[in-house]
Amino acid sequence: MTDYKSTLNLPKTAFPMKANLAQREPETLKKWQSANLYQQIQDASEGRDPFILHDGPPYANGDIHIGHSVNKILKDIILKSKRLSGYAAPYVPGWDCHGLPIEHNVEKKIGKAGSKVPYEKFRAKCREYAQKQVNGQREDFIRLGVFGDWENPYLTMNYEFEADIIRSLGRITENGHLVKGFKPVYWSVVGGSALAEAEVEYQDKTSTQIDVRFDVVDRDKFLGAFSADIGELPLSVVIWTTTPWTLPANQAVALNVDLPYSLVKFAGGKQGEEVILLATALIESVMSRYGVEGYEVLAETAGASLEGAALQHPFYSERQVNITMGDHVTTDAGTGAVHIAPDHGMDDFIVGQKYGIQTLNYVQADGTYSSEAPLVAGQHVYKVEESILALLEENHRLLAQDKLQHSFPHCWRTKTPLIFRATPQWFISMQENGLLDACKEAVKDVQWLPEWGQNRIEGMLEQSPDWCISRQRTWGVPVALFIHKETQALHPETSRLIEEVALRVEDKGMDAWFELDAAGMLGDDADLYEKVTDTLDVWFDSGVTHSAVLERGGVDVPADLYLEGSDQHRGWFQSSLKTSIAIRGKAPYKSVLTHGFVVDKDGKKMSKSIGNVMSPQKVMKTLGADIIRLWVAATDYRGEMTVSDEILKRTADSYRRIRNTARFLLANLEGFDPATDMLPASEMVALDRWAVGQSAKLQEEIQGLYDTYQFHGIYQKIHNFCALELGGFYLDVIKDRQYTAKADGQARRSAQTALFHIVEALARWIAPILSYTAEELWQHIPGSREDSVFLASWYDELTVLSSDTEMNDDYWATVLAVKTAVNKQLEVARKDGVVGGSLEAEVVLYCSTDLKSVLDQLQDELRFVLITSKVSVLDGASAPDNADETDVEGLRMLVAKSDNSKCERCWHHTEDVGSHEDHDTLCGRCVDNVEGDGERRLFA
RNA sequence: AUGCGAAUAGCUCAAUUGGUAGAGCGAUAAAAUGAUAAUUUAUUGGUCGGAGGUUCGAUUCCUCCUUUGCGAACCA
Repeated sequence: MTDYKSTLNLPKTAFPMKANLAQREPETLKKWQSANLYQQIQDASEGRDPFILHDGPPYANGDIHIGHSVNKILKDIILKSKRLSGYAAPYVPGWDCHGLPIEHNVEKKIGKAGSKVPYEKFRAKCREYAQKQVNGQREDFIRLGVFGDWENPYLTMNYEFEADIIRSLGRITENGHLVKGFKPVYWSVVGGSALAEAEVEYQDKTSTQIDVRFDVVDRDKFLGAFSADIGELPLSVVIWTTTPWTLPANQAVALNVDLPYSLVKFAGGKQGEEVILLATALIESVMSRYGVEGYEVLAETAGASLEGAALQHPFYSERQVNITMGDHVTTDAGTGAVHIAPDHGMDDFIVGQKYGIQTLNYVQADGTYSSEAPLVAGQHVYKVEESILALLEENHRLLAQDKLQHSFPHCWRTKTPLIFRATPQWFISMQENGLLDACKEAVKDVQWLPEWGQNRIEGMLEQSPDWCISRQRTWGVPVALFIHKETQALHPETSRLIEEVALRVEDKGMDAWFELDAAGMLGDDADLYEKVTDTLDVWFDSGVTHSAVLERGGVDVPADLYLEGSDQHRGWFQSSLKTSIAIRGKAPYKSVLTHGFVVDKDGKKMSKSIGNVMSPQKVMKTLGADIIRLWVAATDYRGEMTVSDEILKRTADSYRRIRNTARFLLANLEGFDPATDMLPASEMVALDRWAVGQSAKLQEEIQGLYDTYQFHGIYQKIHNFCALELGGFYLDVIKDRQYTAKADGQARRSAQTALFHIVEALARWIAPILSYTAEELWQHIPGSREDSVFLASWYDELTVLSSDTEMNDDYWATVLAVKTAVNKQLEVARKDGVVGGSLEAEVVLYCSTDLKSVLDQLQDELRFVLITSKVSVLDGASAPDNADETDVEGLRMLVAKSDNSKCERCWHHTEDVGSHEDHDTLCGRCVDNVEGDGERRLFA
């Protein structure tokens, strides 16, 4: 008895089914690193068209989270696909290294700069800390399989970079966009310093809320807006405030332009009847708050009609203030009239800017009023309340008074309530030299993906105030300017001085500025000028990477692509745009792509306190980086990106499908040498040509989807291809031929040729996404090839099946529909216990004339396509009554169990089993394959 | 006063100019045991976030609402 099983060509490969990515990926990574693969790729792509994706720098603090992973992986996918398409696509990663969070962490360790630690040492420690953070994050990015020049990233704290930041400031100054101005900032009166947003925390505070009358000065004009006659009754606009100490700085009263306002007559205080202005919507609540029961609404008008009316300041008799319009005025609380002190509120400041009202600067750094402030000079804002109330009482201006508990900003260090205080700051002006208009114009020529990105950034630009770029911090690039001690004007030779400073910073880092001896640089002028000691907003640092990285690296601006999370419309996209326009008058990018944020299974944002974060490090250690990469690719990143254990599990399932498909392709290429065994298309079995044609079509689609950054479509298509066209049809059909045909016969070589083409293509399709797996696969594909899949280009040996071909795509689509119908009937027969495996079955197909002519083309090979032992194609007219209907038009059929014996070797049930005397358990086909020339196939 | 988005089967995604929704995965059942912690087959999943409106007809257009993300604001 011969061991026929040994005569089969069963699948065999060293490519393991079990991915074991957590262990295998680091090994692959080591190979990449020791081969210096990224450098090899760059060397190989010299002279090709460049594609520049400019990296937005993550902040150098903390471990990377899943959002970082998404961003870097998307960038990596794009760049790897561009390289497959023949572009030179370098990737220079960067980090944002200055700023407050780093300062705070260092402060926690070694104490405050200037008091416990000298500034210079503090900055050195910050530098050290940032570098450590960079190193940690870098390791994880590399582990994710992201290719780039990790040895030479750009760091905003590199000396050269710091110098370029200063140069950028110089160019912006030169172009007339830098102005000095005031801005209200959070101010800690105890700490005596400005605070950044991050240093603010909200606590409950009990404030005194008061209602204050502002008498109307020009009564006739005011009343004209109402056409009301109130005789000689007192007339005032009433404001409500919780910060009485800001009243000395009051310079206006704001109404809402759209709200209706009414004149209300009632008997209020000791002075008897009076008339006040209130927002109509608030009359009831205000009157009840005042405890007034009888009142009369006299007339109504729109807020807009009162603009410009003059009012009397409640206790400065010499000061009149005007009614202004403020968007921030609402009917949520108060009276509908808001007192405006541009010194002490952002909204107030904006109103002030709009109406040309300057700040007064009454409150000093320590919280006391300056000598300029009448009546309250020398008092402290924390203790002035009683004096203010007394002044109001005295002038009969206090209408109501109460306590109010509310959430209020406090200094996170001293836990004391903060005030807003206008202080001198440096701004990049949106108006001074037409920056805003130029930005808005430039936005139109940028391609925003998705399109709504344009709306978004335009909306933000529309509301963007002058950009305050100065900070009173330690770990930041200095605003390296000299200003005149008296006039505060910039030194006339600022441009030259900036370049000199930049040269020194390039050499010694930013400390060069702080150590700089002005005399050495300014000569005789030294006494007249002082160094600015402010530092730059870190958004300025990262904003000028187009200069410090691209220009510096000899790369043309604009870059082809910026790609960041949607929050960067506010951040980096905007800071980069503004600085680039201010420097060179054009946008820094040709297109801007955004991705959403990662949320949990309920669509909620991830946060440590809720405990719903997904750690990329943990996923890499369990499922592997390729699973994260596949999840990123599979998710439509234009919206929120949902991740959960279930989703990752499903992703890992899909991964296995793709991997196993690849494995099966390889396993059937055992013994195939493309150099000698490949068949030309003309000699290939029709079905094999179809399989290659399908791949060719799919490849075109995939390339299109890579070009338009629609990776989730690629994932769907590749997965469906593996599961449907290949697993569910082609591979299932050719299994018989692969296993039972003669190893080097035409029938098998034809299929192997197809499999070889497909796996060559597949490895490239998945390479940008499943980088580790693609590389692993690459090493197992027969034939000579580049050392790495990442040194290859798209596979161009796939031949599309021409529609002129007799057995074209439409033809096989019909056959496939028939196969599906047959499968259904086989399943019925299986349920009925008629057959088990499909090879036990014989089917009779009763066809319409058209269908019959289609199926007849396959001749005897139709049974291989249907994976049954026998198929009879008969005229539909001859169908017996019991023939089953199918979903296919013109097809009825019958399934029967075969009466023939089963061939021991190929498992088909045929009449000729046992007809050969030496092989009494084999069919004729197998005999030919075992000891003859091997069968020849035409169609399947 | 808030600006820009998102919401389709348990999961990931589709749905061409408005014609009562499609894939794959999963789940369930079965087959085979020559892709075997794999494969094949069949079956099962949806008031297309909710309510109105326009229309002969709406997942698709309009309005409002709900939930949710990013940004802004957090308060006079």
